[in-house]
Amino acid sequence: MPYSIKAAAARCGLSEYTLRYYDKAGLLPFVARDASGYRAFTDGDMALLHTIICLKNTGMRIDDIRTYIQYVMAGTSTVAKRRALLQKHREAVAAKQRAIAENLKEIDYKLAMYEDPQAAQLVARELAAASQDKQAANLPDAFAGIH
Amino acid sequence: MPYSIKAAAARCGLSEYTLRYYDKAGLLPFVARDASGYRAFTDGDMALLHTIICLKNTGMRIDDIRTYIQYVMAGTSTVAKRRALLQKHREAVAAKQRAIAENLKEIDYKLAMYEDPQAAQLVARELAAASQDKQAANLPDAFAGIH
DNA sequence: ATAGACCTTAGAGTGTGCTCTAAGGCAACC
DNA sequence: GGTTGCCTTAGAGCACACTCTAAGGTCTAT
Repeated sequence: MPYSIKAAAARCGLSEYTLRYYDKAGLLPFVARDASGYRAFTDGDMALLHTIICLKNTGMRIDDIRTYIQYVMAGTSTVAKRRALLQKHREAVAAKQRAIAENLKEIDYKLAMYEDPQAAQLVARELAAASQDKQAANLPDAFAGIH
Repeated sequence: MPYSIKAAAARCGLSEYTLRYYDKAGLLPFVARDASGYRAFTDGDMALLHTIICLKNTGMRIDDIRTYIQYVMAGTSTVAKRRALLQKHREAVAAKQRAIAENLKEIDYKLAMYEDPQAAQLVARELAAASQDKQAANLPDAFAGIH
């Protein structure tokens, strides 16, 4: 029933190296060893690992994930702490989401310019403006001669 | 009119170190030097820097940003290449956005559990299930004795 | 002309998260 | 009992993006 490290890695999409690294970093204190000293991942372990990966994928640091796991291992008395940690992280992720949405708008604006049938002219105009900027400031013009 | 590295750093939110690092990495070939060899950032330079930061903030690597800047410096003939590069990046950012949205749903699910008035009981049930998992597999139970 | 605040460079150091190597133990099959 | 394939550990190495230090040049004001 339990999974070897190879099987667990295949199931969660991480490398065996990464799983061992996570274990060493204190993220997997719940993973048991069999009689030979091999790691044995149960389905419950895979569920917790899934949560770890979710936190990692949203940019939480290994150190903070370890803190969360330590709360989990300490039982129900840490529910308030887990809630606070997750609430803080949730807000950070939401902020990141908003920032990405804003940046995506800008990328789309640039893309629209490059997709315009008159793209070359629009770009040439940008170039000319940048070139004038340099000359107005009596600076060497890195854009001179580009067309 | 042009900005010193200190002023440019203050305006774009990067450190002076980072700006010098970007210059060394080939991201700022358009920034001119004044008579004393000091970098002089024009408004046009700040606009390009803004684009660089936008790409960086959405996870583009320095190497790929340099490629984009090289296209810009090569003039209008590279419009198709710029479009292709930005289109590919746009799709990567959109994918990341979708992934974050999915992960956020999971965090919210966990949070809802911790915010439930019966949170302690729900958590205790998870704990019991994980514990049983271990015992069913004849493994040492890291959850034993936790309440 | 000297102090102080600014700028320059090359190159070393840091932090994070892996990623891999070396040396060796365990288990199953021929 | 040897080969194969899995597992273990400690620790080295790597990639990336900074971040800082050291040594020194420039500008402005007193």
